[in-house]
Amino acid sequence: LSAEYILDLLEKDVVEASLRLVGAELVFGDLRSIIVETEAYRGEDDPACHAYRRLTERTRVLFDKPGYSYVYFAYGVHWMLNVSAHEAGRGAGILIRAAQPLAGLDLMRERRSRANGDGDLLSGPGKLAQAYGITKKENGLFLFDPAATLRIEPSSEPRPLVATTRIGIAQGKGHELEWRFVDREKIQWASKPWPQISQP
DNA sequence: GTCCGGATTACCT
DNA sequence: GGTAATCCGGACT
Repeated sequence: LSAEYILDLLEKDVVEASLRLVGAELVFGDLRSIIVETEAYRGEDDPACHAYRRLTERTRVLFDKPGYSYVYFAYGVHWMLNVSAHEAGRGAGILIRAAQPLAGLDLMRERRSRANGDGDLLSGPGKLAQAYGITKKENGLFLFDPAATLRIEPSSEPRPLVATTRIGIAQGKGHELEWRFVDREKIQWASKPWPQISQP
């Protein structure tokens, strides 16, 4: 899975690109991890996507070229890292939800002082951004340049996956779409326990 | 100008 | 399982 292949998928089909980003490595300076969980947000027919409505200042990156970082602030507390998808003029994105830490664990532990063990360092989109020190400064950067400080290095092989509904999506906003992808062999690093027990 | 609610997390019972 | 924390973009008056 070359960067060219991933970029091609990002341009054509955000859902396909989302599942192929599982297994890729997320690098920021000396920090490195393996992405184990993503979610796809497809603009025009997906009410949960920030690009579902018209272009605004916040969502500018989503409507531009594929392969760029889209970082936004939620709940007054957390930053979220996404990858822009679809060609300029159409908006879509992929939320990076969880990863398995590989390098720079000491800094991650320092930033995530409340983490309950290393399995809790990157097991959620807010946690991941906190551990990586990602904020609005990291918005709008091209992620597939091998020389970039913040970058994604595609996986050599596709990973075995589980698809589920996305987390935190309200009824009527595409909550039934199974566009969350988790590495079947790395459930322990993901943002929620698996399998999820549905409530009666 | 004001108001609302969010692609969450952590801590409480 | 309930909810406070805490900010900003977007919608609307």
